[in-house]
Formats: sequence, structure tokens, C-alpha cells
Amino acid sequence: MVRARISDVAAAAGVSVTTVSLVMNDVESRIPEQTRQRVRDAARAVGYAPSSVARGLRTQQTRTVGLISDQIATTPFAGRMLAGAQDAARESGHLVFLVNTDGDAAIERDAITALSAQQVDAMIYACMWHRVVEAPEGLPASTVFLDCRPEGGGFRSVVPDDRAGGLAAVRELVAAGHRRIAFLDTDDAPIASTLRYDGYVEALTEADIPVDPALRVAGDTSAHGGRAAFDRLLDLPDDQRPTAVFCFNDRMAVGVYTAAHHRGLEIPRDLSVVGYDDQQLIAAEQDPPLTTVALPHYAMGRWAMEVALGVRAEGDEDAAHLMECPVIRRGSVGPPPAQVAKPNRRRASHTERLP
Amino acid sequence: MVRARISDVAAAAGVSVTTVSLVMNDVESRIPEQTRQRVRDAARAVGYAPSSVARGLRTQQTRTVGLISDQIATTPFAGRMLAGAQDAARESGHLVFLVNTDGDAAIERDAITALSAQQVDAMIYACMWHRVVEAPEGLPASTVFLDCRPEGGGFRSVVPDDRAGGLAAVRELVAAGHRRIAFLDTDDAPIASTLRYDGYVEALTEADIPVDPALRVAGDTSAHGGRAAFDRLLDLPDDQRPTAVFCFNDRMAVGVYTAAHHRGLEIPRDLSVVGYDDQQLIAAEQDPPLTTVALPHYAMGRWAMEVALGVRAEGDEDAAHLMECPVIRRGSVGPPPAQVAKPNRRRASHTERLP
DNA sequence: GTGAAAGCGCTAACAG
DNA sequence: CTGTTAGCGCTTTCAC
Repeated sequence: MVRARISDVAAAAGVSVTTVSLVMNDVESRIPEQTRQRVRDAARAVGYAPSSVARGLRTQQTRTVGLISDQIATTPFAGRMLAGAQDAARESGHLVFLVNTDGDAAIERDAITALSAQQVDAMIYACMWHRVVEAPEGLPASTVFLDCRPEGGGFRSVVPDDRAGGLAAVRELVAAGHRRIAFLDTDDAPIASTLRYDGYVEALTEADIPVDPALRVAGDTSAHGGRAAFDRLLDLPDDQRPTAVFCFNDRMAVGVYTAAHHRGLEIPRDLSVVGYDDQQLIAAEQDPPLTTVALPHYAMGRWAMEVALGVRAEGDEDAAHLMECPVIRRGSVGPPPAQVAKPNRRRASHTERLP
Repeated sequence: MVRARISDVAAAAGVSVTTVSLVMNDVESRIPEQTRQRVRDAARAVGYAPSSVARGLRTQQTRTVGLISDQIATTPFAGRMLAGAQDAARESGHLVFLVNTDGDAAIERDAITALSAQQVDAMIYACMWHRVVEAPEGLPASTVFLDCRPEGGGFRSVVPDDRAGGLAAVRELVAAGHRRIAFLDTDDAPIASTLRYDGYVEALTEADIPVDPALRVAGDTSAHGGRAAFDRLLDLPDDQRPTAVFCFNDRMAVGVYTAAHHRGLEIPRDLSVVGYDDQQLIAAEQDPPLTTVALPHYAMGRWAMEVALGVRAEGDEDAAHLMECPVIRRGSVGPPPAQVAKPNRRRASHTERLP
């Protein structure tokens, strides 16, 4: 089936192409309703759909957006970010070109070229982990950075408020009565971990709890890494062992669960734990379900798209927009044990708890 | 900065636009290298990049593909599928429009209209779960269905070979010596679960093991569902209890781990388990790591794109292309216990095993 | 109220 | 070997 053109509609309706264009675009003009209807009927009859390509060439506006992302396959976060951006784009009648670079600079360069050639109306440069990136050459100045900030600024950007997230997480623990709170850190995510640690320190400070460097241990960001690191804390003498731990992420928190269980410690009775990321498949399915801090991926994606499209006026080139990370309360936080539990001693009062 | 046009390059190089076009597109023509170089230099000098929009209008080929997907935010699989499609598109110089419909029919309709208006060269209709879908109106006949098949056929499609996957999974268990093998089923994924069950039956049959209906139990697809369902099997008398279980998916397998641990059963010493999906964050991080069957999302995405773009000639409109699901061997399968382990009895020979 | 015509930036006959 | 020119399908002045 060959596409119907605007001239086909004009011929069918017995009017000029100008009239058809005016009617199709609802341009304010005093074309009588009768004519409009005739045009619309003709359009439907010939199966007319205007060509965005021709319109784009004429108006120099394509109603398309380019979204360049460094990863997409390897993280469960990508989808929510894309969904947010997507929804915002759709709401204002735009289509999005998605390019996954896998961190390859050559692919990235080509993508920028191709997207520019397509004359996208806006561009978003996204990362799947909050970090500082060197802005690639050739990006339009109006590009919005998503979940990353360009080194040296110069672009609008949105990132999670990891400091406030860490603060909220630890406040949760402080409010439950804990005073010996550990921070399960990592060296694999410099920006995010530093900010979360800052929040941790702030929460302790406002509660007049001294920051004990011994309670900060680091591991890699996996469950295994979390377990190995936290095990070192469990080796501490009873009166120095933490009664609660704030973990850099949910996966490490899973390692804490394992380490605790192997010592006969029950969560949250003997140990409270808070994670970060709110990974559905992990946090919600633990036993007990993990209290954690959610990363606002959907909201960030939406914000970036709205700013890129000019729907939202916000966005400062010199300061990243900070997006709130809400605490998701589940079952892994409780009051501290009256007396620190002895390792390897199973309690008789053990109550089963299903996920 | 205003875009440079082809005429700018022509003027700068002192040639006609034809020459520039010929050079830029490497058209076979006897333009001397000297001229070619002059044109290329001029193009670089004025910062020329050809407009895909204008070219698209002229050639009626946009080098873009539309990918409509029912979900993207809520599944960890989406990314791999997109990555596969993406990579194939990039390799043949195409850009992909991604549209996430969230299963909303109105959004889907609009997406098809918008994508057609953009004159995409090809279209892919993707689902995130293997199933049969009603093909929406307006899809071009050349559309390729990804991880789903259209009711009534008529389109090319690619889906995982769930039957063969189930067969391979259970063969794994049979090869380890098991004869009482359970199937942890679900009612939430009709197509996939039926096919996997078919594979299960086939594996048992070829090993002359009778199919025992009592060893098939169903639950919802979560860890909780898996645990609840499998618990019923653990209630069976010792000599009827399965020594191995093939689970519909990895999440349910996690429930099996939990159920087993609560009875003092150790995996794989007392119970062997095989999952399905190979969800990285789940399967690989269990203790012991879960042996499972991988869903070939990347390969399916790539296949669909290659077929849609005509890079690959395969693809039958009347039969879905079946993609192999490889077994990923990890640590959850072992020989059956010499004698069925008694529930709630901890063995002394317990050896610790880290993830 | 409606139409003619120019032109968006490019490719590809066709001439020369 | 290179240039002239006619559109691709649409929007938008400007005339009538």
C-alpha cells in the first residue's frame, strides 16, 4: 500500500492542499465547519496520515528526541528511567530515539552524529549510575544529563539526592533507638558512596552519636562483597558490634542477611538493616523484606525529558537538580536488642516469619 | 549554530551540489581523488553533516526502525532484548525509535500511527513475556514479533524454545541420577509453563521415568509462591518426596531454597534444583549459585532486528523462530542422596559453602 | 474563505 | 567528469 499524500486528500475533497493542511493542523482560520468535515472525511477515505519526515524538513522541527545511554542491558534501573523519559515525551507528542553505547566512545560519537543528522529537537545523555562524566564532543548545549553530571558543568542535569537518602536511611535507624550503626561502604561507586556516607555522618551528628571509623567497612557491591565486609564487623566484641547497618546497596544488604544468619542472628530482632536502591527482585523478596531507600529513576527520567523539551522551565546549568530518594519501610528495622546477642547462639523464642 | 547545507559545501569547494552528494555518499563515479578530497575538506571546514530528514524525504528511506514494547520498566529482561535489537540496528546504520506502551491499547495505536508517519523502514513488536498476542491494527505486514507470536500468524516472530529448555533442564537432573523429579509450575504464564512442562515430560519419558502428577505443584511466580508450593511436596512421606525439582523460574527456585533450608535440607546434597530465566541478580547470587536455563533475550532481539532490516533472510510467517535456551550450570545440582534425608534433621557432616 | 507557489535539504536523472 | 534541475510531501506567506 502506497502512502496517501496531502494532494490526494485535496483532490478527493475538491479543495487545495493549503486547505487540507490548515484543517489537519487545526490552524486558526475561518474555514467553515462544512469544509473541514469534508476534508476530514476525504482524509479518512484515502487513509491519509501526514508524513513527519516532510513536515520535519519544512518546519525544521522533527518532534523527536535522542536519548543516549551508557548501559541498558545490565541494569534493572534503566527501564524505569526510560519509562519516565518515554512517558513525558509521549505526552508532548515526541518520539524517542534510544541509543545504547555500552560505554564505547566510538559508538557514542557516531550516535551523536546520527542523532544530529536526524535533527532531533532535544537530546538526553544518560548514565545508569550516578557519576561525573566528561561531556562528549558535539552534544548540543541544550542536552540534559540524566543520572550523571558533566565534569565542569555547562549542561543541565538531574541526579538522585544521595546525601539526603543516606540521611533519611540512618535517621530511620536512629529513630528506632540504635546508636551503634555501621556503614557498609564500597569503593566501586565514588560519588554515590561518598554522598551516602555524608548523609550517614549527618544523621549521627544530629543525634549526638560519635562517628566511629571502625564501623565503616567496604566491600564490592555484590552480596558476596557485603557478606565479607560485614563479617569483619560481626567479629567485633559484643559491646562494640553494631546493632544496625546502613548498606550502600540492596545486594550488599543481602550479604548482611547471610552473614547474620550464619551467626544465628535474626533480623530485625538482633540486627537492623537498611539498604539502598530498592531493587524489586531483591529487597522485597528477602525474609524479612528489606527496608531500603529508593532511587527515583522514573522521576529523574521524566524530569530530564520535560526539561529537555522545554515543558518544564527548571534546570540550572551550574547545579545539578537533586531528586529525592524516599525511604521504603519494610521489615528489616526494629529496636536494638536489649543486650547484644551472642553470636552462634540460637534463641528459643524464635518466631518464624514468612516473606 | 545554524546547520551547514550541502550547497554551502559546494560553494566552499567550488563544485556543484551533485559532486558533493556523490562524494559524501561514496557513489561509484569517476570523480578524481583530488576533487573528492577538496569536497571532504570543505565539508569538514563548514561543519557539514547531511540532514537525514531531507535525505529521508527524497529517498523514502529513513534508516530508522520502530520498536514497540509492552513493558520496559518492570522487567530485567527488557534491557538485553533492546540491546540485541539496538546493536543489530547500529551495525546496519539504523536508529531505533523505542515506544513503551505499558500494555495500553490507545498508546499502542498512537505509537503505530506516529511510527508510520515517521516512515520507519521496519517495525518490531515486542513483549517481555513469551505469549500469544492479538496483532494490533495498522502494523505493517513486515513487522517482526519479538518474544511473542501473533494470534493466527501472518507475521514473522521469534520466541524462546521453552520446550527444549525444559527438556535440557530435566535431562541435567536425570543425568545426575535423579528419578523423583518435581516440576514447580505456575498458572501465571500459560504458554511458557506449558512448553516447559512438555520438555519435562519428554525428558522423563526418554529416561523411562513415569510422570507422577503428584510431583507437579503450582504457585505464583514469586519466591513466596515457590516456597508455598514446594512446601507441599516436602510434606510428602520420605520415599515419595522428590530428590530434585525443576522450577518454572528463578524466583520460585529461591522459594525452594528457603523451604529446603527451613527443613534442614541442604542444596544440592539433599535436594537438587534447576531454575529458569537466569536472572543475574538472583540465580548467580544464591548459596549455592543456582543452575538454571537462560532466556536468550539478547539473541532474540538481534534476530528480530536483523530479520526486520532484511540483513537476515530467515523468518517464516507461519512458524515462530525458536531460539535455544542454554543450561547455565552452577552449584545447585548434585547426585540424589543415597537415602532420602529426613526433614528437620541436621546432618553433622554439614560443610559450609560460601556463595 | 481558498488557492498558487516557494522552498525546507537532499538525491538522481539527464545533459553536457 | 561535473552541473542543472526536478521533485520527495509538507507548511506558509501572499494574492485573490
